[in-house]
Amino acid sequence: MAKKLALKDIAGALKVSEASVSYVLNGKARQYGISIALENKILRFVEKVGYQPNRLAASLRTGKSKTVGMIVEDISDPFFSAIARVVEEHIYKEGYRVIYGSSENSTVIARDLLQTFKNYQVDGYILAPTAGLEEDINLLVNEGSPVVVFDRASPDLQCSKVLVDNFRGSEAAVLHLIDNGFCNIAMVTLTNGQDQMNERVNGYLAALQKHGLPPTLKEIIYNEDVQKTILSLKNLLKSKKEIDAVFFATNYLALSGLQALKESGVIITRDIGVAVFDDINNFALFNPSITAVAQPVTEIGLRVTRILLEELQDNHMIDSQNILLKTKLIIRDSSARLPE
Amino acid sequence: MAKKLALKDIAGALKVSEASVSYVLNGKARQYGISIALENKILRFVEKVGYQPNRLAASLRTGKSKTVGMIVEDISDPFFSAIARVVEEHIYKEGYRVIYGSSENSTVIARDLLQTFKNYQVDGYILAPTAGLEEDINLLVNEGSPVVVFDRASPDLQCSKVLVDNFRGSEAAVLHLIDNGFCNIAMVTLTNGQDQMNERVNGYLAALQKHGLPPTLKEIIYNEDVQKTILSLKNLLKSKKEIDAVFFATNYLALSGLQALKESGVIITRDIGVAVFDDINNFALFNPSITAVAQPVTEIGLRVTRILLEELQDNHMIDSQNILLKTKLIIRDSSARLPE
DNA sequence: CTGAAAGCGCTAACAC
DNA sequence: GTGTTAGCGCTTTCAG
Repeated sequence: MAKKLALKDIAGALKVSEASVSYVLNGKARQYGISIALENKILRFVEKVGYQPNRLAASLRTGKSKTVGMIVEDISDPFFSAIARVVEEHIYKEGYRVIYGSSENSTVIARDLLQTFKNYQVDGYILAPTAGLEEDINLLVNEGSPVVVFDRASPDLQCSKVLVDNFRGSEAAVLHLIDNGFCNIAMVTLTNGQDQMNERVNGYLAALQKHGLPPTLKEIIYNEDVQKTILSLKNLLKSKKEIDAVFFATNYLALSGLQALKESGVIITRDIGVAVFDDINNFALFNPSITAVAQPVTEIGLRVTRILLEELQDNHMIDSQNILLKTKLIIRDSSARLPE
Repeated sequence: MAKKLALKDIAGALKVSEASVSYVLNGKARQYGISIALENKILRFVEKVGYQPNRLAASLRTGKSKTVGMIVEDISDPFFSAIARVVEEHIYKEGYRVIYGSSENSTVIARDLLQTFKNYQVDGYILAPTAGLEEDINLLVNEGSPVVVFDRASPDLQCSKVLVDNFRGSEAAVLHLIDNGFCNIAMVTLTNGQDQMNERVNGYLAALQKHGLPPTLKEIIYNEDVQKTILSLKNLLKSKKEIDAVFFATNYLALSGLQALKESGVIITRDIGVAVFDDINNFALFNPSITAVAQPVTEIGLRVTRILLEELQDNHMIDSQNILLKTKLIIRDSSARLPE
């Protein structure tokens, strides 16, 4: 078990001061007027013995941990893991690491994660906030911490936001269903009032209203047992025979919904039309393939990262930024209406 | 920007020593004989002012960071993100946090991540190792760091392992295809020699051999462009018309493969049988639904976490553990053979 | 039972 | 140009 080298050791071995070594290692040799000769000597030695500075000590000293905390709803959701991947990849290059946590849409958990991140002295935050976290987030912002939220955001939030146009994405999908001749379009969404969900519902309602069609909203509890969800959707189908299309507010609701359709013997295209908010890789491979509102996942990840890095670097307060990205309706077979 | 409280501050305010506060906060009041009265007083005050210790300083002092480093192949792969989720959830309760990184199957990246984790003084490692990382890992182990690998492992690795029986899982799937009457079964796998992939290939070969059937192996480069993969699979289908079933070594290869089948106008069930190693949620919803070898994702996550926690707690060396979990063949429609 | 004090390893102000 | 040194905030030994 090789004893770990410290700055002191290498300074001792080289008969120079710790400061010089530190300067060189931090690229401040010039600034502090270290001779090129000494710099090279130090660099070479450090390289040779494979010395790696202890980040913890550096962090304690500087107050910068080179770490960012990221809260997603659920890292195993393809939408969030895809974004996490992009963020990780790009922020890593700038020397930052990511600590992440899944909130499961619970404000308690999210708050706990935030506290944890704080204890770990993260330099910045990337958050898919839960409802009720506004105060905590604004507190962070007011303390001067860089914060970027994505996916959802209350207007009260005083930080940078990277969002997609949920309203228009949703509206476009529903209008498309209407165009295709569906006129009893139900929407399956979540009970809890996440802002992005509300927008999606609003888009749905707006589209219906334009054509004077009646809404049918079915709300599912977040994290409800999948079997129960399926059952409750089957009941919906049974009790409201007039429904001729369904619009799902999230990818996982759609997965339960498709299962419910299958178990109910309802055939997509023949009996019912389907569209989903949030495209996942495989929807193209379903049969029929599923029409979906695609969110620009890579773009979201990139924007979030870029903004956070800016805020991390410039300590002279930048105005918080508001990015609203467009969604894209990917029309596939599930929203087609068979000629009767 | 409220100045952050330090131990010193609360000790000062209470006119007690820093040590007493530290003892109480670490639940060592009894051990150091702090009076219950003082303990309560301290606890109450800390609660009231909302003091939160600086973990960095504690880590620097104790050498324990209460953090574990986790390397997956790709956090956006459903297999890895599902495991990450389980690990996160369970290790969090024990007070540990996770820093993660995606290796993209690159030893260089993985090595870099390992180094980073070390600099951050993580207390333990959860790794899906890349080929060529054996030495680095053994070094860690020999230094006394708790390490658990999963998904894949070279026999040289001197640490705990949580694996699935890739050989038998693969063999069972192929035997099932053979049972159903397929006799020209191709396997699509990766070029690079990850141990778990080799096992999957071996299982495939063993099954064929039992029945004297000829193998057709198609290797795809890891991280190959999806379109190229699809193209190359389409070519395979065109050039080897005799193929009547395909077994895919991973979920993402299957996704490309299904696309290739679709684009080639080859209809699953009618023209070809399909099975996949690694089940993903949606395979049940594909049409036809896809037969797959399911890995016990939750179980893997739980075992990994449990073993790591054991190693983290008992510093008296436990023998490294070797867990081999069973896979489960989920028979769905894609492997059925239509009566001619 | 409680308090003073010595560091953990690094950075950066300041002295030479 | 280079070295000395005072902490960052916490834990833990040891003296009282």
